[in-house]
Amino acid sequence: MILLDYKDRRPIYEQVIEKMKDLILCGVLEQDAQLPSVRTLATDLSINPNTIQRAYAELERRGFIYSVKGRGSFVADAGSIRALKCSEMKRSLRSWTREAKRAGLTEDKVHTWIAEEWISPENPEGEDRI
Amino acid sequence: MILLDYKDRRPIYEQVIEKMKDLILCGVLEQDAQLPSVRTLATDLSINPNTIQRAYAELERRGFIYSVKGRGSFVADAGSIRALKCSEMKRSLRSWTREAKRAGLTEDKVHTWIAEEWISPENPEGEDRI
Amino acid sequence: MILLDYKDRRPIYEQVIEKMKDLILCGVLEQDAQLPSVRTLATDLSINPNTIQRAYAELERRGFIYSVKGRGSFVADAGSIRALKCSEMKRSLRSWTREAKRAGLTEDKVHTWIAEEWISPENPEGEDRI
Amino acid sequence: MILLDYKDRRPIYEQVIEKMKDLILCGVLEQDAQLPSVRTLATDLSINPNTIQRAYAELERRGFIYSVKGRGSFVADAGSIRALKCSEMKRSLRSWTREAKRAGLTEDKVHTWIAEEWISPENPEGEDRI
DNA sequence: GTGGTCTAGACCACC
DNA sequence: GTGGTCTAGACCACG
Repeated sequence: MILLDYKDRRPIYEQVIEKMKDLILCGVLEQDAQLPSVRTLATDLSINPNTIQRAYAELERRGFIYSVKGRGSFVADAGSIRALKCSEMKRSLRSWTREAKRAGLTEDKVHTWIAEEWISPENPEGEDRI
Repeated sequence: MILLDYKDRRPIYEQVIEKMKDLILCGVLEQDAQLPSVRTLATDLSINPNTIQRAYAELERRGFIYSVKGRGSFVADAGSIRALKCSEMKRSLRSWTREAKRAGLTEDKVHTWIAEEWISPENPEGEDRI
Repeated sequence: MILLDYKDRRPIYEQVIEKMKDLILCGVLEQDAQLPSVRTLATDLSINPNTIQRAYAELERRGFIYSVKGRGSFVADAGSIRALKCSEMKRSLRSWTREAKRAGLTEDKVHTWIAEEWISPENPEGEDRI
Repeated sequence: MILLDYKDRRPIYEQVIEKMKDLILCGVLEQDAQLPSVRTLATDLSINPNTIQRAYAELERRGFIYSVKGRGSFVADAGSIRALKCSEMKRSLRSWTREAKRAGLTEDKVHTWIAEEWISPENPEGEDRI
């Protein structure tokens, strides 16, 4: 269900958060669907339950899932999830734009880039290609 | 020359890297200009020389500066620096675009966002997450 | 009669307690009226009878209902119930006030807030933290 | 500096959060003052460093402190802290008011209670007095 | 030295 | 069985 990348420098719990968010956003996990239990997922990924626990807690804090003691963790309301993700994306785009302006990029250039990337995923996983 | 923000969550050496990159990109430090020595800058900012050392090493690794043993560190070729920065920005935009597509955003929507952000810096400070 | 919210973070038995208290306080269940049996309510809500049992036990401990072995559970004396609820509310307000004073709020400010909230239920759903 | 109550049913990390918030709000810890290090406070309270770590992380998330790897944790901007606390208090008062209305309390009654409590801290630590 | 992440294993409340 | 809290002890990144 999830594949961890131990070469990734980000903490494991963040990777779990991201993967779960993806599964929810792309519809693999539907609204109110039950997530794998903390212990199950932990043994599946052969990592410590505490790490999963932390990821789930963060996902709940951000509004993507809800957890109930004794019952399990479940996918939150689909509508609000899309809104959440959308606002997250907008926020990160804003910070990118700020930096782009400082770097002297023109708006036209950026629009062109967007258009290019949108049709062609040129460099699949993107290591530096300078 | 450089002002550190101790409330910034990012490590000091990263802040130094960014500020130096900015100074180079906006032309304050011209091609082949000498950077302040590790010791000088360290005492100026009253931080540990190791931290500056690390920042300079990273800037060199990324191609923004070059160091000559016994003489100091200098700003790299202006043209290649702009190319560098440009490629960095493009790469981060690419990863953003990939995520945007997965999240179901439309290309039109993104162009609109870019246009909006380009004219109005609505929200003074956001997170740098791209 | 009762509707559970499985997205609510509070344990089920607490929700049952609260709903029952509400039904009693607003008069739907009158003094000495018989409550649904543990088993009946459990099957109605399709939850574990133990959970209902616990809720009823707690309600009895707090004085809202009384149970007679072999006969069932009944609503306690109306007058004392209102007094109970009133005292509960006063107690939680007292702890809030203590905290407000420590936080440096003025009495005037608080009166204003109360007046505002009393007329306008601005924000549909908040957290219950008092 | 802090005293834990092991009879309290709330988790330890929440108690630490509350106590720290109090120390900050009442001015014992001033803006940008350094908090005791995670390890120090842990040994002081003879609890596990992870528990303190969690408390500090939460305090940072809520905007009361900021932490920097390798340097320590520090009290955040005083102004924004007061605003934070104020909005927290208002939110909890709102939920109380909602419940009070459901319970049939009158606004006058509540104002009277507030006035009473404000001058006289009748029941110091408030166990049930029915 | 600092904060932050992770593991292993325990206990609790809830269902 | 579930989620949630806590401990003990380890390792890493940073200064």
